[in-house]
Amino acid sequence: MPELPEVETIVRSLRGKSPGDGILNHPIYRTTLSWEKALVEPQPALFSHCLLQKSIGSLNRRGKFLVFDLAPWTMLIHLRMSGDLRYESTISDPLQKHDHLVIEFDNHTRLVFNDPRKFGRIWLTHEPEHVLSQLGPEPLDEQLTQEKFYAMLQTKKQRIKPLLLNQSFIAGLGNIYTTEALFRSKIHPLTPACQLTKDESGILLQSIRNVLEDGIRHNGSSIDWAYRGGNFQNHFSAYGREDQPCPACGNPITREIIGQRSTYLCPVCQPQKVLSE
DNA sequence: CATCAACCCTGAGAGC
DNA sequence: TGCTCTCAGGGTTGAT
Repeated sequence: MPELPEVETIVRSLRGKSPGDGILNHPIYRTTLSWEKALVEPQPALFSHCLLQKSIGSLNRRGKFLVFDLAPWTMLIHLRMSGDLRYESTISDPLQKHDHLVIEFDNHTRLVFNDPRKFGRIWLTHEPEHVLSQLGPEPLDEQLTQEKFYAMLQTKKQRIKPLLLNQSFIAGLGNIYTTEALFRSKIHPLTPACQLTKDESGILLQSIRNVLEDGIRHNGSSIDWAYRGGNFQNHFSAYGREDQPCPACGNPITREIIGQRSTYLCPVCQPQKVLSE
């Protein structure tokens, strides 16, 4: 389930190690879309035509979106749960199950979008901001200061964990990294956001950044069959560790459903605050 | 505004 | 072995 570190890892890998090595700056020779529901816009019939002879000038990440500059177009891809992208140096190998989009370049390489659960989505638009402007700030952006983050939390009565998963509040966090950041912060996932103190909110922002940077350093997490690049899954403290000992205190990690999502926590390290008078 | 349930999907794993 | 059932989860939508 690609979150910010996994998407960042994919972006860096697709760009290539050196110029000419990756997907950048090769004219598109042919595009094949075999699962049309993945395409949000434009109409499928227009998609291939729009991309013909265009080149990917740059590839960046915004939240969990991949942003391909294909002037005058921008292609956005969101991998959702099980999407993956791979760049192949041949166009003759047989395609794999669940390959839904193939972009072939004129140097006989190809970019392939694979997505078993078919939740991933693709946009090709002149106005990427219509989609991207819905996103909250980038957690790793230094412009997001501790003061700003504290002020953002102060305006929300929501429980902190579902709030952090809301991409319009902050962009790029999913269930894994939210769970890990709250564990490192020793904050209970049900804490109302506006009840976090300034100190706690500072610790939380720093924990979010640390866990994302750790994830990127390990090339992301390989969970289930989606995205098999990294090994950060071997470094989880709480996520997926129900009944296993908390790495900090040794008490068992528990699991509960919060906002329809599995949440793992250490009830000793992350106690629920009791309101006192 | 906050919360929740359903939905979109497939494959893995459990149970039989 | 092979069948059926349940579950996971990001984001959207609609209901409460």
